[in-house]
Amino acid sequence: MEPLVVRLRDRGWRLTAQRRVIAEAMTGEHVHLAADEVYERARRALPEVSLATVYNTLNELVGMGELLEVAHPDGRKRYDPNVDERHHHLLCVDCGRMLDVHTDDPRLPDDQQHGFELLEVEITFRARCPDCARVGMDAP
Amino acid sequence: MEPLVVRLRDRGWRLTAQRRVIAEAMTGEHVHLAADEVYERARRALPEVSLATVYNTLNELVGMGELLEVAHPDGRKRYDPNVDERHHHLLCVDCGRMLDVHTDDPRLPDDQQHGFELLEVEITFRARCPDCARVGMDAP
DNA sequence: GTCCCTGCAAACGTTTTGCACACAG
DNA sequence: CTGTGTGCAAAACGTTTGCAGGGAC
Repeated sequence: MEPLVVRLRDRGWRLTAQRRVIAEAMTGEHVHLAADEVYERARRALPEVSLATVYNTLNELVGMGELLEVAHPDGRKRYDPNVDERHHHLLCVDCGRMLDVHTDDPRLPDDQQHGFELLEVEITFRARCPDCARVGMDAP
Repeated sequence: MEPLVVRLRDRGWRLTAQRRVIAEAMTGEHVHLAADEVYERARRALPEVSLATVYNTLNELVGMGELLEVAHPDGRKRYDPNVDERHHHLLCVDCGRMLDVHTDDPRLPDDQQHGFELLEVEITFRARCPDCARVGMDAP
């Protein structure tokens, strides 16, 4: 697939330096940054970006379907650039690290549908990552 | 199972009028209230409750394992009193209504575990409820 | 009587917004 | 040149906290 910045230009998106560094911060797999982390990254590439512009741009990208908003237990919204392939999330409940994972969707039994029209399934595997498991080894 | 208020008293919980009306608001299946909705309900039964007490009490109940915190796309934390049986959620993406549903947990393939120790699975079925489907029938 | 709980208001962290200026097209 | 994007600061929002007074036990 084309890189994000290319797709955006092709859509007639006004491409400013700020938007470019924000889009570039949101590239890769297993990327689930909160707004302030995007701000930090963008700022490293272009110190005069403002946090407001980061928020405006992230919301725009979500609206365009180029970014997924994912809920995170720390209360901050996270943004996931992996919109190509359906995937789910593996979350470390200790450090909050989040990875993209792929698995078959579960089926909701007919008698549980309550007349709803199903659209999609969102799964979060709550787990403990190797680093956090290692730390917990002091108390038996 | 014993009613919530009884379990709390048995635990030596100091049972005030405020705590009682808050606990009573958090009773039933398919209950996923946000803090301000709990406040509203509690206030109807006892007008002099404060929002701070609602937050304090909800946090305490979550800490005691008597309430589950669930993420909701509207950004507000929701509280779910159904802690007895493992369940998942059916969410209407239009109106935000949330129901408890029961289904088999999906398995995460071994090659997707990234060395994490799995703890539990959280599923949200995103859907459209009958009421919202009916409203959408004007545009073809 | 003691200690914990309560209400109030202020503080907090995150996200949104109003406005004048700047710059991509 | 024009219209849209930007930065700043202030506001909005949900949630948490410090403190003095009050009520459960």
